Amino acid sequence: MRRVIGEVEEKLRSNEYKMTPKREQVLRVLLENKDKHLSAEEVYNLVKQKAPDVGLATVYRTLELFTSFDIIHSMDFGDGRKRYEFGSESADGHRHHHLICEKCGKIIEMNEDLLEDLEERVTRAYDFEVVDHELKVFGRCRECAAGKEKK
Amino acid sequence: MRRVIGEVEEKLRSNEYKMTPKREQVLRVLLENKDKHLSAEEVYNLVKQKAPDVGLATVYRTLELFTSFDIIHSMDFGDGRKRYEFGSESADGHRHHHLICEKCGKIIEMNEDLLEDLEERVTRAYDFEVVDHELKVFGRCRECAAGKEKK
DNA sequence: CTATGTGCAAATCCTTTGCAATCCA
DNA sequence: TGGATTGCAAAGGATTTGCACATAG
Repeated sequence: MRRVIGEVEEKLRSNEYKMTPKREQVLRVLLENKDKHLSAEEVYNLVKQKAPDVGLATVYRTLELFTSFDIIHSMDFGDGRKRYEFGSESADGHRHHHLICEKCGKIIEMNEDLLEDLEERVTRAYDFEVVDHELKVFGRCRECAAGKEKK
Repeated sequence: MRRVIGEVEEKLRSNEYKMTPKREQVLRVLLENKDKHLSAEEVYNLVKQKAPDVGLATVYRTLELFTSFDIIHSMDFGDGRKRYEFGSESADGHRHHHLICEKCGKIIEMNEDLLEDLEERVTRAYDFEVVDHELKVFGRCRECAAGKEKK
């Protein structure tokens, strides 16, 4: 954790940005919720617990800053707000996609290489230079599928 | 076209909704732009050419209505607005996914069965009841890839 | 005639921006 | 000190909603 923070600080510093206390709090929240997919407002509320004087705008600006440095990335599950997660999306060949339960809203990470050769096939078939891809699978999680008769 | 309109009218009528002139114009625009992925505002502007007195709210309400009857469906390419397309998303086993050019914004339909056995694999691996899935591939289209050196 | 549909403007929701105050190298 | 950072409030953009009027059946 401390190490990651140091690395981020380094990354920012080398581009003339500072690792301020507020920014560090935002980063910590994201680190402590790696699996969560927090919205800006959720991050804001969590950061406020540690730094009550933070402003929502600062959180937005920080998320934008981190995103531009590929420290975090945003995603969209179609609920009208962006959600953020620590880590770069496309680096280190390790993509993860999502299973979205349409009933309870739960989001399950899917770290799969199911799409192994997909990019290559697309490139060939459509003459399209693939940079990244995103897969969302909608349906029902185990719990909701089990209890579905009592809708 | 006429036939499709009749079918939609039927579908609405059987649920106590009317096929009004405004609604028909919205439907026509979607039908005439099957391949386009129009935003609500774009639909609005097109409808206005035929029915200048239409209101943006009516277009939104109509799109919502059609979507709820699975006559059209909406999608999101991450540009902050919903886009609409005639036809149901998951019916008739014929899904199409999208290639999104990050440079010029062009969207290319990809009607592929690249994901053939994906749902089955997900079901088994995650005990998740798959209803639908959506794939977006980001990158550069032929034209933009060709001209990329002159950024 | 009566419920449904519609336009307009106001309201919402999420996010961004302007600006003056604050902070830190 | 001076540019970077921040909080607050206002602005923005997309979408929704309240309400009085128009309209279809």
